[in-house]
Amino acid sequence: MPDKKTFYLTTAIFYVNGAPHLGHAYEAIACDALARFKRLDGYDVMFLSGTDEYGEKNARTAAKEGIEPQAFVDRNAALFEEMTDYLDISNDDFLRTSQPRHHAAAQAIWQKLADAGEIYRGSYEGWYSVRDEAYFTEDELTKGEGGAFFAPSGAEVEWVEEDSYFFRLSQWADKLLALYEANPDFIQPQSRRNEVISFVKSGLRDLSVSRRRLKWGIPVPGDDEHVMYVWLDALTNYITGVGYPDTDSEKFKRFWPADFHVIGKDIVRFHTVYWPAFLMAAGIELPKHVFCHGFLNIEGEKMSKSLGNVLAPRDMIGRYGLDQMRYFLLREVPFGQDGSFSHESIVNRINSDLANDLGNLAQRILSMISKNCDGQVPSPGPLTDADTALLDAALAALPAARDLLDADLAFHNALAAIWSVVGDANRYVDAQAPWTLRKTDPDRMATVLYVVAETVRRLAILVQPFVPKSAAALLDLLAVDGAARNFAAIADGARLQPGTALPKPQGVFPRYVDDPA
RNA sequence: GGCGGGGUAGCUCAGUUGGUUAGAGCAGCGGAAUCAUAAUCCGCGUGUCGGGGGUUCGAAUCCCUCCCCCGCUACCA
Repeated sequence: MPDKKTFYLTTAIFYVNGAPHLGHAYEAIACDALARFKRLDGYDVMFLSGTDEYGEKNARTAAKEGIEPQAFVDRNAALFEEMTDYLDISNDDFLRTSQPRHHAAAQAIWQKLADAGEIYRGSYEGWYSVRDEAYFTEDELTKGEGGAFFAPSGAEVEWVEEDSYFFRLSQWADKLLALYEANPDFIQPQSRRNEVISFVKSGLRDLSVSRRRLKWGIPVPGDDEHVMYVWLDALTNYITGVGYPDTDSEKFKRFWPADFHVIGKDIVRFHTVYWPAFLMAAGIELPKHVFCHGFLNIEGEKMSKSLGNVLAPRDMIGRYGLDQMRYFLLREVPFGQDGSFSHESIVNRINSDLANDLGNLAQRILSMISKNCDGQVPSPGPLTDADTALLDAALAALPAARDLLDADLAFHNALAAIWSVVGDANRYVDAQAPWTLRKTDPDRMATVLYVVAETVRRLAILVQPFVPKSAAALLDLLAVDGAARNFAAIADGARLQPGTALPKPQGVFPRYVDDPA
């Protein structure tokens, strides 16, 4: 059995301090589309998602609610796991950092770092606010009467020293810069890469990697007084997911190093500085790419609790439909840039791209076949240049989309490439006017209908990663066998079989009509 | 302040070795067609390419300068 190419990608693990919102859904959906694309393209894919559950913030919020941290994260983690369900995310695993397997992995990497001399004991000093339970840097503080300093919250801060373990991050600056230099695509998009390089060039200080005041975390091996800094623990999830510390496991050997970590722009540093430094120090291979996506504005405003415009993914699915939402997010927003969500823009995409262009293309052609070809795939006669041109365009859309995704996860451009064929097909139908041929040249009509149906088949296969449910419905309408829906089935040679009985056509992409209310 | 990115049609943007009348999608206007989800197709833009100066036969594209916007500038995650 030939060994398949492998592909390992991860979402960031979601910090479960609250309920999932559109931003979480966005990341999960983008990764899901990529995972599906790679599977259809013949890769053995490992797709990991999960939750980040430790850290001071969760401990504090739990305390505020008067419940145990574990109960708090159990409740919220469930909301995220549910989200992968109703978003139909095809992750292969859902990892929670409070799981035993992850404790084992995090403690193992700590031990590895300690054994290598990369961790030492020292003390952390800084301005600490007891009320905020947080440290602040000098420039965050304001000076008050009598030389006292105050945190942004208004609480007075004091200079404290605390025992802490440190990671020798400062030793790794040159190695990191060499890494970015040798692998220009390690950090994508380029703008983030520039920021990181500039940050590392400005010099790195050793990193405090334990917390003594905090109980909610993974205990430091050999010192129960401390828990691990949440990011050292959290980042490790990416190798826990493939079986670390068992580096000889089938899974680890097969999937590590990861092909992509997909993350939000707010956690770039952790993934592009700390994480590779930890891995190098522990003697573990580095992931190939870290892709940083942007944030979404809502109706032109930042999404925030105080503005009350936080959108719940589940509500949005109910309103617009899952595939519609997936399509919008991937098509409208260049991946890597900030984008904006608005009711008007999603309705526009739903109606013009999905309903009018692709949905109506399928409907008009299937309807004609149903009425004029006994509901069977028609038999094509000799092909004209126009026929061949359309079929070839549908064929070429696959490598075009693949290249755009491989280069920099350009979902929006990949979809544009596919939709340009949808436009070609609609123009072809108008130019060929099969409704006229019906009276003048039925054989030619059959050929035209066949060519379009075959084009729709290819498009439907291509569009599966982005709008899985709708694509499946389209392929059902074309009576395409479940086993013949991967990208190999687009290759020349695979065709709709003339004479195949087709089900009664049904609309796949309904128009969105605003309630007159 | 320092470093980086950006300011192109109503909206979102494409346009890097400088060169034919600066492009696409959406929105808008007009027309055609009628197979189809009132969907589709065709046609229509005198845009100071942020302002000013310069280099050049020629600049959105190079240089200088000014204005504006955004990101990063470490231990909350």
